Amino acid sequence: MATSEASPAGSAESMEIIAQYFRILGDAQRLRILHCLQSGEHTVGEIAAATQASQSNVSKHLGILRANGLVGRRQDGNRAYFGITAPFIFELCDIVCSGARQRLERERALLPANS
Amino acid sequence: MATSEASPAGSAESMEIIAQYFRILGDAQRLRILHCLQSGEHTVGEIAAATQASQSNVSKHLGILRANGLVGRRQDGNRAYFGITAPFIFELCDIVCSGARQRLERERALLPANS
DNA sequence: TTACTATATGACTATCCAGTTATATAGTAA
DNA sequence: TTACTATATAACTGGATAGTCATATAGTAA
Repeated sequence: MATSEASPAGSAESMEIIAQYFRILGDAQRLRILHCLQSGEHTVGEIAAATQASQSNVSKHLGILRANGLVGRRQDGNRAYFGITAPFIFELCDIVCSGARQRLERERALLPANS
Repeated sequence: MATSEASPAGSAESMEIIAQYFRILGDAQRLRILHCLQSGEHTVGEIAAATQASQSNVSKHLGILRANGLVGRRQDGNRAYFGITAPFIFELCDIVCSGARQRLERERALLPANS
């Protein structure tokens, strides 16, 4: 019988699952949307204005984020309010951010003396 | 004059930089390679065997990982040894992993009673 | 030198996906 | 009802990229 447990750590399937999450986060516009939602729930229109994107663009990205469990949707009258459901994404961003900073510093240290 | 500092937290440019890191990690084969390197340095051939991929496939992915500062290369005679230079990627994977697990549990709890 | 092994890379193809436009759906208000 | 607003979505297009194959490069060994 197949295991009813999660895939083993290094398996091809589990890697694909993890990669899928990273792929979702690998788009600047989606990151902008998530960043916007960090301050709390917002409507599609608000997000579109904040990220300077079209309504249909934002709606599409929100659909992807929601399908992958990163945001949630609440309808109120005419509008749809979206909010973060997976706060761990901000941990990810923080780690990447400091990782990128470290790399820049390391590379700067290797460069000829400009400053 | 332009700022000589890093981009502001929510700026379009900084989002693109972060997204780029996630995009690099958003490929299962690259994750497999990184997972393989978690146990220490390995040659291209060793990685190819471990991940069941072609030599040229692995070499190409290693080039991408190296160009983005995630792995380093050391040549020894005929072979090239690659190793992790950005251990924070494993933190990222761990966080994503537990996030994914939580989501599965949450969804399982919402499903009709099968077990 | 030649032969062999290990790695890198150019060219090509197929696939995926972000963005746009136009349209559909649905709630509100007159 | 009609008109308006907010959101979702189908269809299309262009660009990015993963995989493969063939070839180039380079180190080793005879």
